[in-house]
Amino acid sequence: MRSAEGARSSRADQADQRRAELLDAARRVVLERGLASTRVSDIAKATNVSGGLIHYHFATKDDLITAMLRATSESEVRRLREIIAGPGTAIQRLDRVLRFYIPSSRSDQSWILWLDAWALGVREPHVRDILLELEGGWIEILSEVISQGMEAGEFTCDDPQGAAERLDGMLDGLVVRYTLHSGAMSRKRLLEHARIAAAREVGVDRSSFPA
Amino acid sequence: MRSAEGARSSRADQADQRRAELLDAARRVVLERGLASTRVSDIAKATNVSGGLIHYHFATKDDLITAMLRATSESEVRRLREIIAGPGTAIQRLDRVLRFYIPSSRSDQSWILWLDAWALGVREPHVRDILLELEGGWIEILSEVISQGMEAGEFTCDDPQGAAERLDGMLDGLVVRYTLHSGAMSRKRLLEHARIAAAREVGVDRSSFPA
DNA sequence: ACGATCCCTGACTGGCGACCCAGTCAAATC
DNA sequence: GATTTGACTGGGTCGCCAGTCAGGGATCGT
Repeated sequence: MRSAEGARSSRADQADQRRAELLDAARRVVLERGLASTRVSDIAKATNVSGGLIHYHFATKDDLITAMLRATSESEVRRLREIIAGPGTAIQRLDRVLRFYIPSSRSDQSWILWLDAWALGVREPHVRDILLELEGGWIEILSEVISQGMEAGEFTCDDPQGAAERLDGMLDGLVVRYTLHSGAMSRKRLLEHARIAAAREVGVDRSSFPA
Repeated sequence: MRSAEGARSSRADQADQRRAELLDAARRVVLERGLASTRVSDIAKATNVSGGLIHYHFATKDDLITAMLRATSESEVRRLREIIAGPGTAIQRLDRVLRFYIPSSRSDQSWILWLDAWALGVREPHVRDILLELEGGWIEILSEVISQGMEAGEFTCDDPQGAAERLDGMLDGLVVRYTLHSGAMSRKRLLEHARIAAAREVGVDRSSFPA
């Protein structure tokens, strides 16, 4: 209660903050080294903390990894919702979603995390659930934007849900290709593919997208 | 030369056969247990062979895994080429390719292998090269079928290569979803998506596909 | 026949990494 | 100011697994 600096962190806050810090470090380390060769001690080192502390806050390594994936997925969906809540015509919002999907540059390696997570999710139901929610989120958002465009008279589409599933799938697959073999597909071409397919799905011309 | 049973295996043949056997067992074990929790001794057990033998034929575990992925990829591309060399109209051949892409049933888990391989390929250039060839093969075949259809007057498409890339990407992404969350997408729906998108890409009606 | 070569065995090892635990110190509570 | 609680340290343990190695039996060339 009567701590020196008013609302400054109580012990519970301190623990929460430390946990968040560990999740953050875990994400960075996994992105850099890959899930397979990430050790608990690497994450400890990246946080300047003893190895034992990790197991004080998280019972097992799996717990830590799972929590990190969940946090990352949730933050991604949150940012996505902000995007479609933003201003502009439906096609502008759709284009923003597409661009958020696609790595912003060669150095944006955040997709690597999901490649690792897919492989892990095959065996780990908890991870699979997180992935299901993440993908479900993307599809839902795409479907929402399409429906909004239809109401506004901008789009024509007889199956927004199906269109969203196809678009989401195509983006997943193309991003894998882009992430793995950046030489085989430029970001520009990737975005062009996305716009062509999206334009077809919602019944507008490809040139309707902003430059 | 003068062996007891005519063309019965010489030592070199025996070694080749054993290597192939090990590659086969490796694929089965990795599919079943996942790359991360596959040990060399598991593969030995699955072949009824001592642990040491693996390292007689393959210097390291990585060598074995890489060779297995390469063999699997090559056999996949080979079967694919047979498919498009087969009889029928272009749309029939295209449909056969789509159906070959999609797991034939819930129990067909062969895609799991490529999920593991994608994650591995991020770190291992050799694996990445194999994946590049495999995906390149798929795109090439799709592009070929489309071009054949155009020559035959069945299809209209102003960018067969681009169309093939989009289709390949969509199938990759949708199959991931199907493999990971089979409850969220039935095989039927997956095939329907593939046909809808393919029909659009080649300028025919969706109903042109065989029942 | 006989050494050379090859395929194969299975016990062994060396390192590594997740997890444990005894103890420290500071903040919170009384 | 005494006691309890909670965050944290760092050394230790224990199991696991890729890769090694000495040897053995079969098959080859000569």
